[in-house]
Amino acid sequence: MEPRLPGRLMLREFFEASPERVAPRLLGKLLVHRTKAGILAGRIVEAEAYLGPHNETPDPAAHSHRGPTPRNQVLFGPAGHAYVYAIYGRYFCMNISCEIEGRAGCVLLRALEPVAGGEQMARNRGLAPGAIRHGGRDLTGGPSRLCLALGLTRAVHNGLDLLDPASTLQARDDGFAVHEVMATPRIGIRHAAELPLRFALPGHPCVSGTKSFTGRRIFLR
DNA sequence: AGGCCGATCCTCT
DNA sequence: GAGGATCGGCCTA
Repeated sequence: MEPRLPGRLMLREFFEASPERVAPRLLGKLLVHRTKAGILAGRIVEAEAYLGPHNETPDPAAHSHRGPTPRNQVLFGPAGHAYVYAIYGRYFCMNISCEIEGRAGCVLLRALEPVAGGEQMARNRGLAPGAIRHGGRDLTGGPSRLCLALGLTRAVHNGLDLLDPASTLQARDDGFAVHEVMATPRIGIRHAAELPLRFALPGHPCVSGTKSFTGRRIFLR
């Protein structure tokens, strides 16, 4: 029997908007991966917006900044698809495409809180099964850590539709309510480093880089 | 707790 | 041929 997935599948319209608008509203939603080893799911607690070249505000930190290339073509396709890319030769990062087809833009997932499959996530991270400490920070706190924990790779997952009920990787909503979000500069970039396009749940243990957590509080309605 | 550094390879110019 | 949307280990306090 198919085990039931947590929450409800999200709607594509949610992602057919500016990443700046999507990213804060994505906090609290679920990323769910169906694997042979069971369901691996995490709640999104930190995300960054990367703006497409059509945008009024130039975003030279975005992979889509110079237009379509073989690597970034998913970003110019329809909303709600996974953009997974390799970084520093060893790791992957996971994004969700935004905007309508023909316009680029995405949200980088920077941290999850483990919701299902924590023991398997620990195995995927090379940690002892009982080593789920700090609310899961060691498992899924960081853009490449969460890819390792959920077993996400470019070869398998790049381009997957996260809003297809048949997909093994889905964006879902279990009704978890988020009212308050922090906005700060993005992490680890050289260009456009001052734009406040990083969003996180204030004080959440899985959020990376808690040190430089100077930013504005945003209230969602 | 915070800073520095090496690993490692793909992508684009 | 340069430069990453990173991580973990090792160093100093």
